[in-house]
Formats: sequence, structure tokens, C-alpha cells
Amino acid sequence: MSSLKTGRKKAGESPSIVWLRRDLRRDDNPALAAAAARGAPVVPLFILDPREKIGAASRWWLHGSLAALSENLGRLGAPLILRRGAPMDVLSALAGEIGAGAVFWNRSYEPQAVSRDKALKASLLESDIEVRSFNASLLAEPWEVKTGSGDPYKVFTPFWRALSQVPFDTPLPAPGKLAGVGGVATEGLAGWNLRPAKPDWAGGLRDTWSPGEAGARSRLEAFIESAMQDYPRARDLPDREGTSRLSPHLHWGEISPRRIWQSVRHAQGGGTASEAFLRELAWRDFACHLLYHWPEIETENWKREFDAFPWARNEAAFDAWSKGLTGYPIVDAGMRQLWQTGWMHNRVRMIAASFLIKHLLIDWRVGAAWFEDTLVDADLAVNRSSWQWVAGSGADAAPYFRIFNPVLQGEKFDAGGDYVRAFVPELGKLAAKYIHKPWEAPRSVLEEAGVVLGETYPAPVVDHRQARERALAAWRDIRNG
DNA sequence: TGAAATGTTGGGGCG
DNA sequence: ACGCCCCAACATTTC
Repeated sequence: MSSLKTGRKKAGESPSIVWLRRDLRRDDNPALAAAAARGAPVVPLFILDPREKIGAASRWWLHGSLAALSENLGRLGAPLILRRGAPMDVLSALAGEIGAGAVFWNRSYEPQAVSRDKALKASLLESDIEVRSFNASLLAEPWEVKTGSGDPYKVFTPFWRALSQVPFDTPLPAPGKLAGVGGVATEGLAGWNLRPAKPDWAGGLRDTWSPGEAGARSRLEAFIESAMQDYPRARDLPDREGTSRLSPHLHWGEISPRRIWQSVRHAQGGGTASEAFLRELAWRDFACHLLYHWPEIETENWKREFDAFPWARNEAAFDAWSKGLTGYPIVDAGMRQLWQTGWMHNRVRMIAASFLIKHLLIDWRVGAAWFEDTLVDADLAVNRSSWQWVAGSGADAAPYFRIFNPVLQGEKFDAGGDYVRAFVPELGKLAAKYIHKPWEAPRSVLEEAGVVLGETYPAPVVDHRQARERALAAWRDIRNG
């Protein structure tokens, strides 16, 4: 590093490192665009930090996303470099190897990343390397949206109003051609073992998803073309392709929220339907806004009175929930969709999360951790704030006494039962009338459908009515101190 | 981005 | 014709 301390190298000579993290794309990538504009050769770098826990489904996704990015960047002329280690060590080593004059990245807003990046920036600057960071993953940065008195928002609707007033930057085009640096050592993606081997449980993921920038773009186009018009109604029906399914692409930054915003706004015939979709997109910004300003919501109840909540320790109940064997078909269908495809429809996430928290009285953090391991779109800010929303412990949360009835929710949003049949095949022959409450079906109906409760499909692990009363009683206790 | 309990209303059957 | 009861349908309150 000593040679770097002799003074800032002139742009055009010393290469730029673009440290890619959750921005695995070329389009609308401000750090990449800035490196291209700087004029010097560009070395795109991805660092796998072994200390950073990444869920199993997310690791699978990351492999695909890096493979796609590597191919795309190679075609642009600047091959992606892959390295493992602590970011500080990797960056300073690589900077030394190539005599880097600049390191650019796009900002991350998670508590750990903020402090890590702050330290990194200081260290690199000390080595006389130019450091610049950008916003690539949010519509507006967490500090750009403020109340009249300058505070962060705690409630979504006013946040949404304020966010709509922020003049977003126009999305940047992908760089056409990049000058690379030859002979830079890179690790092999296959050696990172991001994909499961034995057993290979990723078949359902492969069938469902196309990680990478191209997959993200075609999802967006398909959504705008065929689903957006009916979005306000169909988004709540889990057996339809009524939602965009862009969440995993957004998490890894394969597509930019501003690109989505712009494409949706420019689409013909959007109107109120597109407004409803952009509102949901803004929930993602809101979650990051909350986590940035209240980093403790990752692990602590935002409403501290929930600290006294008598969470149950019940391995058997958690096991039934996570495997989709609760005996409540809509819950089980959701949990199996998650296990098989790495994704769960949003309506069903609320039902399944409510069931774990309120029917089984299991701590929301336990559910959040399970989701983080199994979701391809696992995102700390979105996941944690959503679980707190369901638990009633969050900032802008549903009240605790709002307890979903899994039977009614099923009948309302999966009236024909097709969602249940798709993921709970042992109920496949049961008529819609009973598919959300097989325990109420007459003996003859069950027989004809080949269902034996307690054998081919579980009896309910808890009685809804009793579980509801128990949850309300527990909540009354903590309220009364 | 609930559900269940409780309250109110109004039509129709019936003595 | 009239009052009474029943109960579905809708509205309000409570958890």
C-alpha cells in the first residue's frame, strides 16, 4: 500500500474498483456508471464475506445472480472478480495489486453495513484512494424523507405522501463498453458452494426463478403487460400470478426501483392500478427507512411493552408450522410454497406469520429467522419490519387483537381452493366447501377424497377459537403490566 | 392489509 | 287488521 500514499493517481491511469454488493446489474447502476465516466480501467468486484450470514435460499439465488452478472460484465469488457474474506482485507489487497485510484460502491442501509462501510471509507481515504458511494437500491434515501419537523416517519401513509414528492433521479443507462484490467486473480464461483449439492433441494427454485438482470427485466415487462391492470384485486389471490414477483430481483439489485417506477409510470393505461403497485414498492423503501433510523427493530420490539410477552417454547409446534403440517390448509400451503419455491404469496405470508405468533404464541423473531433462511427474497429490513407489523410490536403495526382466522382467510382469498390443492396434494380431491376446514367435512366426503385426518393430513394443531382466546389473554396480561 | 360479539332494522309468518 | 316473534342482513363495537 505504501506506493499509494505518494499521492492520488490521475484519473485515466489508476483503475477504479467497483465493489458490487446488492446492485448486481449494469442498468441504472450509479457506481458502475461513475467508474465508467472516470475514464480509467474498471475492475468490478464481488466479495463473499464468510462472517455475513446468508440464508440457504438466498445463497442459491446469489449464485445465479453472480453467474449472470459475470457473463454480462465480461461481455462489456470488464470481467467480474470474485473474492472471499473480510471486505477491508480484500479491498486493500486488490487495490494494492492493481494500484487502484478509486473505489466506488452503491450504499447499503443495514446497520452492520453502514458501520462497516463508514470504517472502510475512512481507511481507503487514508490510503489516498478516492471513495464514492451512491444510491442504487431505494427510491429515496432514508434521510431524504422527513416530516415537517425533520423527523423520520413512523407511519406508512404520510411517508408515502412525502416520498411521492421527492424528485427521484432519472435511471441511468447501462455502460456500453468498459475498459478492464487483465490478469487480476479471481476465485471460481463453483468453488463457493452457494448451491446445495447433497441433497439438491433447489429443483423447485430452478423451476420458478431466473436470477439475473435479464430475468428481472422480463418479470417486470410481463407484469406490466398482463397483470398490472388487475393488480389491486388480484394481488390478494394467491392462486393467481397477480403480483410482480420482483422481490428477489430487487433484493439483489438486479433491477432498480427507479427503473421499475419509471417503467410503470410510462406504461399505457396504468392509472389507479399502477398507483397501487407503486405504493407497495414504496413499502420496501419504508422498511429500509425504519431500519435505518431505528436499527434496533432488527432484534428488539419497537413497542417495548412486548418485551414482557410470554412467548411459548414449543419445538413441536414450530416444527409443524415450518413443515406445513399445522392442519390449517391455507397455512400449510403457504409454508410448503415457501419450502418448494423459496417464495410465498404476500397474503399468505400474513396468514402464516399471524398463525405462528398468535395461534402458536411463538416469538416473531423465530419466524423471521425461518423466513430469512428459506426465502429467495429474504431482506433484513423488509422481513423484520413485516414480522413486527404482524406481531403488533412494530412502529406502524396491525393491532395485536387483529387475529387472522385461517379458515375465513382461505375462503375469502382462495375461494376455489386451487392454491391449497397446488401445494397440499393430499387434499387435492377435496371440494372447495371443505378444503379450508377438512375437519368439518362429513365422513363420506373425506372418504371419497381419500383424506384420513391425523393420517394423510394432520388434524389442526390448535383449535382456532381456543388459540384466539389464549392470544388475547396473553396480550391483556402484558397491557395491564 | 380482521374477526367476533353485540346491536339494529325490517320483512314475513302466524295467531 | 294487528301485534308478536323470528331471523337474515346490515351496522357498530369490542377484542
